[in-house]
Formats: sequence, structure tokens, C-alpha cells
Amino acid sequence: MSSKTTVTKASGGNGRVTLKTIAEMTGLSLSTVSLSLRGGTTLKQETRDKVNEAARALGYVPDRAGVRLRTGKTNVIALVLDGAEDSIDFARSMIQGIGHAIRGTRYHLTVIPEFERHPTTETIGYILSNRTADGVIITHTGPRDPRVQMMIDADFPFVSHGRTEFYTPHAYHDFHSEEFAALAVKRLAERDCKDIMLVIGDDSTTNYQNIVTSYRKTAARAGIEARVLEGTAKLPPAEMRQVGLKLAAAPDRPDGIISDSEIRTIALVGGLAEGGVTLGREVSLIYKQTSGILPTLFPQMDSIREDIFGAGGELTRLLLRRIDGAPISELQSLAEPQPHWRSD
Amino acid sequence: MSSKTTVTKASGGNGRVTLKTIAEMTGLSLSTVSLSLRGGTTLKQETRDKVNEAARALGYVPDRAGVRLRTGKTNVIALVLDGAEDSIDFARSMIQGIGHAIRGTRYHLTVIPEFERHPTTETIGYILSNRTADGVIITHTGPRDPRVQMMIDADFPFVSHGRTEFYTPHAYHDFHSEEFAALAVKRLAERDCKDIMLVIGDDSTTNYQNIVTSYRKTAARAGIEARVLEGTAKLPPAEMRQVGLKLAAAPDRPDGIISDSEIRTIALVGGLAEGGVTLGREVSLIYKQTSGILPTLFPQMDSIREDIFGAGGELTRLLLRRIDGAPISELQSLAEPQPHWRSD
DNA sequence: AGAAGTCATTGCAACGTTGCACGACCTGTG
DNA sequence: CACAGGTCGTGCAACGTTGCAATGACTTCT
Repeated sequence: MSSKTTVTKASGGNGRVTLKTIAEMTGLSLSTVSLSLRGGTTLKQETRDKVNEAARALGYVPDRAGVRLRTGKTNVIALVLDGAEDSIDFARSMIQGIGHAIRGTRYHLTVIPEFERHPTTETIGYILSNRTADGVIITHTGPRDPRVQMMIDADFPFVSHGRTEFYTPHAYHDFHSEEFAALAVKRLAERDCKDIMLVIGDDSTTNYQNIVTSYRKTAARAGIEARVLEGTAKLPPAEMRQVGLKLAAAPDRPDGIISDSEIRTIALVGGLAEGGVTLGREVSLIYKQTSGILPTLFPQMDSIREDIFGAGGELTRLLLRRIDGAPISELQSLAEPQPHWRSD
Repeated sequence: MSSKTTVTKASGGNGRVTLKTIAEMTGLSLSTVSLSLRGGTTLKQETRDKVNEAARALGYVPDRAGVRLRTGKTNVIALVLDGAEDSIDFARSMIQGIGHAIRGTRYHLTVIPEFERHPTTETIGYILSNRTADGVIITHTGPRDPRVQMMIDADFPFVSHGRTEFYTPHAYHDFHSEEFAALAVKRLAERDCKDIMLVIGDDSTTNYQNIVTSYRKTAARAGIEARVLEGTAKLPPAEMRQVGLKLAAAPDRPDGIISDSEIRTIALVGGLAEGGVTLGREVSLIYKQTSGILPTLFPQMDSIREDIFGAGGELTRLLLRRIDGAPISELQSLAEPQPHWRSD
């Protein structure tokens, strides 16, 4: 309390290597060193070599606070982490993907978890007004996501995991959900399913709409009955299990099910199994898979994989190019679903 | 290339609210404003009120770069995220826990994913030499973890998720693994198991040793056979499934199993089920559970819960107090395992 | 020989913050 | 009235960086 011994001393002249250190070592001025390190072409080659060598020898790394204060550049990208629990290890995979992509760059990653059920603009507002990052990655994007609107208005670099319906184009990377739904329906049709059901969490993301639309269209084309059970995102696992149980016992039990979430698939399968349904025989189930662990548990089930690690990497690459001023038209990409059909 | 239009302008005098803005507004000097905002007691109450009001009205937030440059304080805590896949959604829960605990503080969270199988000191070295954070949280701590050694030597604030065997005490929060093992063994003994097996990933963490030791001791006391199947952390899910399959068919099949990992439990159960084992009857299985999703899939199995969200919060609170100079002896805590016994 | 270029380097100010040393003003005392 | 001792506020320098204007030393042209 009284004696605050930890003085939080400013990084004094003791250990830290700064431009000044290099200047003193080479006998050049501080400005020259700075200029040289940033690749000043007006400098003599000899000088540049000398500076580079000294910098390397001393292990110089530019001070982030100095750069940031002077230039406004934070060298930080922010990941706004949605609280949704649908994919196993979504956060880890995404973060690893991002981390892998910023290796060797000057960027750091800060993660801001969201707690609300629906994304708020609060976090984004904070980042924008305090210039706390150079760019933002958001996930679980909605069709008219207010966060996107906000960043478009502010002309702030960002990339969304998921598309939107805004007129103004923006950088995004997304899973090709339409293709996912189409693949799944076709697969079920091949397995002679006549009455299928899509179990999906209505979490107001764009993906939700894309999946439902494509699902209906593909089923209609294949001439099979296609129901939708939506709003399952709100259900806690135990209730999701009940859904499976009820479904198993229902007189109009579907013969094919498509599930868009790993977590909900687990609960659903638990309920179906308890209800006496043999998956892969009486009911075929196809689920979206992201973690690689579920196939070991459900080898008898088909799945379609979304690569979250890869998505994290791609989102980062897009964002960094966006920060560097690349045209938006080059910053939009889709990831193709990877079917994992059981081998029989 | 040629025309770099995005000038990355320094946050010019246009919008940004700084001490200067408040100074001009109140007619006080910049120094006074700064002093006042930091609670200078030598100032007249009237002055302090005036400053506070202006700051509030303008929505002043201290510039991180300015503070950091001047004081060396980054207001950042770094989470070194282990690449291990054992708990479902470990990363999300941990990050949410941390995020919740730093709400309302000035701290930001940066996450640094590790890719190597075993933790390297590289990341920590970088943080230490570049003063990139005020404190570090590490997870999956080993008994003589080199990262811990490094930070102890540098007297750098950190907290580990997991204990160590170092002589010098340091801040930690840990799951009470010994208690976990003891609870699990006793439960199996109550269920009349005579020959149990611990399936555990030898991932060189302290927890591993604690669990094995306590497991053996408790089993000996209960007078039952206790085997250990270790080294499962290295196995990919498909092979883990094979382990379950072989175990099911083995002549000396155990009648009780304890598993320390959610992910491996899933694969193991997949294999056991394929091998025709009815869990909860022929074999009792108890697993460490962190995500809340597995019980919906395996309602017939006992589990013991570790609260990762809570751990994230506790780790953060300990770290912040460590940064503020609290004595180490107050910065060590254990989390009690929470048994979830099936209700029959 | 003086003006006008080049070329290579440098000094200075500023970004926003803090902490120290000082200054201005008041009050009471000898 | 001079002066000590408060009370309350302020000027200045520094943290590490960058960008611009300016410098000095050469060369080249007229």
C-alpha cells in the first residue's frame, strides 16, 4: 500500500537497444539510422550495410510504443471472438490459423471475447475510437451485421468470417455453405432418403440463410421432402438431447438428417441413440465437422469438413492486404466444403 | 506500389481527445490535468472535479502508446496458448474467463499460440526482451518448465496454470489433480471394480505426475489392481480409437477406466463401443470433463469437472495482483474437482 | 569565379504521457 | 514589513520513433 516498491521504471538506457544505440555504435545520426532501417534509398549502400549489420548484431527490434505514438500504427490485429458454442475448438483452430499467418510479421494478435448472445457494436466502437488495432477479424457474421456497417462507415480495415448483404463490398472469407447444403442433400438422396430434416441453429448468421435456401432448393430438385428444424442454437445440450430423443420416437421420423454444428450433433446423436435409432441404417446423418475428433466417435456417419485453421490463415492474409490498401475486389474468398463420406 | 495513398496518418489533432484537449477546455495546464486524472492529492477538490467532469464529457481515454512509452507499462497480458488438444474448447473457455476478469480494467489480452509439441522458451524470450506485456499466463505447465525458470530468473510477472517443482515459489492456479484421481478411484472401487486402468497422455505436465501418483496410492489403499496406460497424448484420434477397440477385446480387460482428457475419451469410447463393450455395465468409465457437452452424449458415465472458464478468471486475478506487487504466498490456488456422478 | 545543382546526411519537432523541480500566491508570525 | 512555511499549480524534459526542412560538401554549368 504505502511503499510501492515496484517502480515500473521506464525502459531506461540500461538494456534496451534503440535507434540511439545503433547511432552511437555506427557514429551516424539517429535520423540516418532510422531512415536506413526503413530502406531509405538516398543513402549510400555502404552506410546502409553498416546500419543493418549493427542492428542485427545488437538484435534491434523497433519499440512498438514509439512507432505507434509517432505513426498511429499499432501493428495489432484484433479478433472478436464470438461466444457461440457450435464447433469444437473453433477458437483454438482460428487462433492457431491467425497465429501461423502472422509469424514473421510485426503483428500481434489481441483477442476480445464477446459475452452477449448477439454481437454488439460496443467492442468495435471501442476499437475504432481508441485506435487499438490496425484491423479487425469478426466471425459469425450476420446478413446486416451492425459491426460490419460500423467499420464500413468508418473505413476501418476489417475482414469478416462470413458474407453479408450490404451493398458496399468488403473483405471476407467464408465457408461455402450453399455448397455444403447441396452436397449433403445430394448424398442423402443417393442413400434413398425420402424425407429429410435440416437441424440448424438460427443464430442470425448469413450462413444460416445460405444453408436453408440451398437445402430447400437442392431437395426440391431431387424431389424429396425437406423439413427444417431451426432455432436449436438457443438450446442447452441437455435439451438438444431431448430433441434427438423425441425425433427418434416421432411417427414421422425423418430418414435423413443434416446438422450444421458439431456440438449439437453430439447431443442430437446422444438422444437418437437413446431412442433406439441406429445411425447409418434407419437414419442417415450428415454433419458439418471442424475438429477431426467426431469421425472417431461416429465412423458410420458422413460428414463435411470446414477447415477453421485454414480460415484463420486466410482471414489474416486478407486483412493484412486490406491494411496495406489492396482493392476490396481481391479480398473475398470462399472455402470449399470437404466431404468425408463413409467408405462402404 | 508507387502511389501509397493510405498515409497512415498519425492520430492528428482532429478527433482524438488527449490531455491537451482537456487542458484547453478547462484552462488548466496539461501537467495539472495529468496529475489530477491520476488522483493527485495536492490539487484542490474543485480543480479535480472540473477535470473529471471534462474528461468524462469528452470521453477521454489515455493513449496506450503514450503511457507505454513514458512508463514502460503495456497494460497487456499475454496468454501463451498451448497447442495440446485434450479439452474441448479449452481455448475458448480460458479466453472467456480471462476476458471476463479484465473487463473494466485497462488491460488487453494478447494471445500467442504455440505450435511445437513441447513448449519452447522462444515465445517467453521474445516477451521478456521486448517488454511486450506486463504479465504472462502459461498453461500445460511441466514440473521443471523452462518457461517458468526463465521468468523467475527475470523476475517477470507470470502465473502458470499448473504447479511446478521449482524451489522458488511462484504464482499459480491449478486443478487439484490428486483429488481428481482419488475421487475417481474411490468411485470405481464403490462400483466394485477390481482391476482398473488409467488412460493418460504423457504430455510431461506436472498434472500427469500428480494424477498417476495419487491414482496408484488410492488404488493401493482400496486394494484394487491399478494399471496405467500412458503416452496416449501423442496418438491421433484414429489410433486412440484402436486402443479402445483392442482394450475391449483384451482377455485382461479392465472393469474400470479413468480418462484424463475429453478428446481422448471420445475416441476411446468410440473404440470400446465398436468392440461391443457396454459402458456403465461391463466397464465403468470416469473422465475429466471441461466442456459440458460430453455428459449429453454419455449420460451413463461418471465424470469429474474442471472449470476452465473459472480457471481463466482466477489466473487473471492472480496475475494482476502479481503485477501490482502482491506477495507470492497469496497468489497460489487450487481448484477442487467437481464430481458429476450418474444418478442411478 | 560565382551560381546552381546533386548527393548524403542531419537537426528539429512532434506524437501523448509522466515526474520532478520550480514558482506564484496566500497566511500567519516576529 | 520582511520572511518562513503552506497550498496549489505549472514548465520542462524525456520515453523511441518518423518526416520534413535544412545543412554541407561536392560537382557541373555558364
